[in-house]
Parts: sequence; C-alpha cells; structure tokens
Amino acid sequence: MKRTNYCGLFSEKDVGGEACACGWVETKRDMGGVIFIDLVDREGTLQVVFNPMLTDKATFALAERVRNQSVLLTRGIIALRDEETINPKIATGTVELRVREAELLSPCDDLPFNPADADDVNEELRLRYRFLDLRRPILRNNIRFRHRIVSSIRRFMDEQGFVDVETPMLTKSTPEGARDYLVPSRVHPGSFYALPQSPQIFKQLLMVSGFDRYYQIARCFRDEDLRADRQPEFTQLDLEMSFVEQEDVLLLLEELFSYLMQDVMNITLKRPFRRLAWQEAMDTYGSDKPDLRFGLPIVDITSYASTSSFTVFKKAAEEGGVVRAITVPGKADFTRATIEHLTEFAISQGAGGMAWIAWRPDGEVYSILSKFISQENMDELLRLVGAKPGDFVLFSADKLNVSRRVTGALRLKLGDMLALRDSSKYAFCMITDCPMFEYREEDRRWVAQHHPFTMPYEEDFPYLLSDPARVRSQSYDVVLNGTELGSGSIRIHRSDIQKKVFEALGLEEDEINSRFGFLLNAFRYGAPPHGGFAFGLDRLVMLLAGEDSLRDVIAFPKIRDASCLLTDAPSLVDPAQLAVLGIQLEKGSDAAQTIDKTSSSPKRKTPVFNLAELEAQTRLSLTQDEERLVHHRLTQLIDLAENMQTVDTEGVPMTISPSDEKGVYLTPETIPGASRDQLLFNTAETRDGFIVVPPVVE
RNA sequence: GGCGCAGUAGUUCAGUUGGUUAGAAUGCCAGCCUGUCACGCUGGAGGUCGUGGGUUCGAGUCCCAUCUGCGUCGCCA
Repeated sequence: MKRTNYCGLFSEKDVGGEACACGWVETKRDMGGVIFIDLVDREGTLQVVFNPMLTDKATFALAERVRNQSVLLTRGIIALRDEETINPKIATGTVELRVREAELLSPCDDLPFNPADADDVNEELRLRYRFLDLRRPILRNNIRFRHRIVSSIRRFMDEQGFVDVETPMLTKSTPEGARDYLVPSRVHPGSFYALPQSPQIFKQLLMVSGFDRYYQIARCFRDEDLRADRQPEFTQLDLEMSFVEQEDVLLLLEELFSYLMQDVMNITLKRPFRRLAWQEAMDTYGSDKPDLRFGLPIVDITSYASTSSFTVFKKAAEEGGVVRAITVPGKADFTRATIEHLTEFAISQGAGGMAWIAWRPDGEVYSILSKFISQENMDELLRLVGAKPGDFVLFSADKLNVSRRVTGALRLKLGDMLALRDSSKYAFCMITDCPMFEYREEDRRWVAQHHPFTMPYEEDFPYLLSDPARVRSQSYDVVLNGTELGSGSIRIHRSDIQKKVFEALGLEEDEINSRFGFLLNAFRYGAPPHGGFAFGLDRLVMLLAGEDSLRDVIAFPKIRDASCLLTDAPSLVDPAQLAVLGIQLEKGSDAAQTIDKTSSSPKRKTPVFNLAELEAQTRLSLTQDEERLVHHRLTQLIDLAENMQTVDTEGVPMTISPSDEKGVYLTPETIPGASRDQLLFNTAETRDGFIVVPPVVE
C-alpha cells in the first residue's frame, strides 16, 4: 500500500514529492470541474484535490461518486497551496495532495449519523455504532489521552522498581463488599468462580512471596448499579509495597500524581499535598472527599450554642448534637428566593430547617435570629463564625451525622452556585486516620470501612473488641476535586491481629477459614509488613479530560443496566450450553420462557448440531445438495424429538395390537446393483478403486 | 425498586388554547458549477409523531399504561 504518511502529518517539507495518503472522506466539495476532499485519519486532515488536468479519468469519476466516511487511497504530488487558498484551520493547511490516481478501499453505506458532525447525537445511537462514534476527534482524543496516562504510569512505576504482575480473573468469591460477578465452572458443576473486585488478596500474597513492589493496571468487576462515574468493569492502578509504613506509601503517591500531572497535563502540583484526618475532613468540609478548590469551611459553634437563648441551637447542643455554620463572604445580598432554595435543599438533605444571617454592608443584621438573641450575643456569634459586614451566614443544628451531611452538601451547592469549582484547578488531598469499622444498622453488625485486612493503629488495638467505634485504621484516601480517586492502607501481616479483626467483624472461625484461610495460612510462613493503594484509572482520566461520564473515556462502555448496546451482551445462551454447566433457569422466568420459545421454534437460527463436524466424524463428504437435505432432515428429527417431549403422555393406556399375526416376511426383491464408481462417489478418500479406511487409533 | 428528564424525517430540532395536507436545517438522490474548505445554486424523495389503550366530532398536543435511554436515591468493604 505504501502510505507515505498520516494525513494530518504532511507538511511543507513534503512539497514536490510523490505521496500516498489514506483515510476517511470527511467532506467533499465538488465544484464541477475540480473536486476537493478532506481526507482524515487519526492524526488530522489533508485536502486532496482532483483536477482533470492531473487526475486520470477513472479516478475523477471515483471522486465524483465517493461518499462521506468511505476509505480512500490517493496518490499524487504534495503541492504548496496558493497564498489565498491556505486554510489556517487545519495543520496541513498550507499544502494539498494533487491526486493522480485513487482507489476506493472501502465504500461507506448510508450512515446512521455522521461522526464528523455528531457531538449532539443521541448517545444510545452512538453507543450502538460505537465504532463510528470513536471516529469523532473528541472521543478519539480521550482514548489516546488515556493511553498517555497509562504509559506515564507504567514509566513511573518501572522507574520506581515496581514489577507488573498479572493476577487471576477467575478467582474466589469474597462475599464482603460489593456483589460479585460469577462464572460457572463446567468441571465442577454447581461451583463458581468470581471475577475479582480487586486483586487485593493476590497482591498481598505477592508480598509474602518477596516481590517487594508490585503493580498492575488491573480490570476489576463489581455487580452494582451503574452511575455516570461507575461502570461494572473498571480499571485500577493497583500497587503494593513491602517493608513500608503509611508515610512511605503517601510520599510515593504524592510523587506518582505529581509526575503524572507534570507529564500529561504540564501542571506542577504544590507539594506536600494537603493532608486531613478523616474527622477533620468530616467536620470542616462535611465530607470524607472534600473539594478543596474553594474555601467556605464549616465552623463549629456548639459550645456557644449550648448557652444560646435560641431554642433550636440550645436544644441541639443539649441533646448531644452540634451547631455548625458556613460563612459566605460578600453574599449578604442573597435574595429571599435564593435563601428559600437553599433552605429547601438543606431540608432535602435531612435538616429540620436552616437558620441564617445576612449582615448588610452598612452593618444592619438581617435575620430571624435577631428576635431570639441579644445584640451582644449576635456580635459574639458573628465573631465566632468569622463573618464581616456584607457576609451571609447559614446554620445547621442537628445530630452530628445529619449536620455533617447537610453542611457538606450545602457547601458543595454554594460552590456550584458561586462558580467556585474551577475546572482548571486540581486540588489533591489525602485523607488519613479513617475509622476502622462502621456500624451497619440493617445487618446489625460492624463492617470494615476500608477492608478487613487494614491494620489498626497499634494504640487502638485494645479497643478492637470492646469499643470498635474508636479504632482508627492506617488507611488513606487520595481525593481530587471532591472525587475519591482511590484508597489504600497498611495491611495486617500478623495472623493474631487479623483473627481479632475478623472476630470484631463477627465472622465465625469456619467462615474465616473458608473465605480467607489461604491468606491467613500464607501469613504463617514469613509475611513482611506491607501496604498499598489502588485508584480508579477511568475516573482519573475522566476528571483530567474534563468529561462528566466514564462512558467518554472508555472505548466500549456499558449502559445503565450493565448491558452493551454494541454487542447486545449479556444475552441468552443455548440450553445446551447451560446443560453442560449444570444450570437450570428458574421455571417461568422470562429468560426461561424466551429460551423455550426460541429452541422449540422450527425457525431457530442456530442449529444445535454442527454439520461440518458430523461430516468429519463420520468421514462422509457430502455435496452441497446433500448437505442441505441432511441439515433439513436432522432439523426435522430434532424438532420431532422436541415436540414429542411436550406431548402429554400421562394416563395414556398401553397400546395393544389387535392382530394375531406373527413372523410376517417381506417378499425378496432384486434391485440392480450400483456401479463401483457410484458406490465410492461419496467416500472421503479412495485408492485404486478401494475405500481408504483410516487406522482406528490415530 | 423510588423520584425526575427525554423520545416528532437518516441526524439535530420547531410544532401556539386540541383544528386543513406535521415544518426547518442538515444528510440522501438527480442536475448545474475549475479553487473550495460548513462551497454554492435548482429540483426531488424521505414521517405508524417510541408503543398500546382512552377522552373528543377531531389528538404530535390532554389522560392512563408500557417500552427505551439518561440523571439521581437505594446499592457501590
């Protein structure tokens, strides 16, 4: 084919030279006597010109009828454009290919949509024709940007001495956490593999094996409902290090993200990254993944409130709750409608109501609170929340958890309203000292907030069983712009502590052994202290590419119900496939009925036998006509057998012959024999007029 | 599973208090055009208004149900 360069990479250096360019027809401008085509490939656009003076007749005719998005090969001379015909909009705008001959490599059918002009096309349609969608530069650039991030990560990890190790996809179900995707085993009917939710256990085993530093860009699977930022299969950068403490891992992460941001975004991050203890994040930002691109910190005024004459505040403080405030600088001019809107929003988040103060620039204090508290107390309150004239202050008085949620949500809402969430800013931070356990009301037991292999702080060991709530874990999250990128922890490498944690989680000995026995067992043979981290690659790419949906950074994403519009997966399978796995569909389920219908219908599309295989097995070679006939007969037989199955034979009396005749003979009849050639006509192989019989044992 | 939004030509959309033959742009087809670059000009084809019911003399428009897609809550150690 001898393509000389990508369309988008031709330049003035090529002028005068013979060139061959291949690509997709993006637009065609047919002037009658001269035709311009914008030929496009992954690197950009090149104008190719068809002019009867230079182009041969057949090629010109081809250019006249070629349609958009067809694939074209063009040969000719790269020429400099006249000054007044230069196109500054494309990189190759000063040159053009003057075509001598061209070849239509692949014509394009009627398009469901034109990828050259499809930024607003319905996403469902685009996903059905994802291969066309991926021709759109924005999507192609996202996927290539993703590639650059991945290569950058690999380069960094390699430089840091990490070893890339693949871990199994067919693995063991670990019921803690999200729902697993299960894969039935054919060899062990009734047993199932699980697709990994993460390579967690394997990477810890690799540490026991002495690999010291492991990483993997690993596919993970979680069978939970989708969101814009959540796909059922997703990719993580997974890493683990031996002989490290929390600080070592955090420094490495800081290094990694700084390297990445420099390399792919050309942004130098400020170091060290901001670090917040979990409790601090929850109290100051109302979130364990605070958006630090803007201020608006939450201020606690509970001790002030306990002495307040405003009953709502006083009551909240007295009943063990908290009173918190957010000061919005310069927004004393919020309209009543805005304040009403904020109040409704707070209530939707679980608040009982929302007190507020608008401190006018002229010093007037406008608030319902004025009725309940003295001027003196008001001054004190305004001082505590750090307000100045012209500021707006809003309050939350509630139980701790409710107040954290409400103030956190309000803070983000204000950030959006005031356009403080600047998309060109990248605020990384690290959250440490998370609680080890979380009480789950519906299960009435403690569950691990991170995962059960996380090492608690040594000074909290004594409370593991007596007071799980106060146990903090050596775990950490990396947060970017209010999104949790990933999390990690120092792991437990001693089986005695691990057992205690399992105990705190209420796991029985048997259960522990069947689920994690192999890990605990491994720890008995010399396990180094170790810790690691994992973060969602898709999410990082999404954030850095400025997209709102993971679907825009994954080549072939799934939709909301976890199906794939392109391939139509998941789909029903042949009953025979299920039978091999020993799986029976629930009687009366939609799937079972659909399969029943398709399999008993004579119009079934996929035959349950493979004729070619049968031919090979029986060593018959059939003509096309015979093949058709055999196929038809076999299908009839199978249908007959299937229909017989559906016949209700219950209670049918035994058939009794009324005839006494026995030993009825057929009259012998001589039919002229076939010739030898006729007899041998269908044999697979003949030699010297005999059938070749292959040896029984081959 | 709950709540919200959307579905009209191949595509993107308009369509008034329910009222004649449902429009535009773009794409497609045919014709013209030798320097365009979102080329231009002339003409043409293209619609079960997601689907099914209902109200009405009359439904794209109102009501009910349903399907599909998106967002969100539940869920996601």
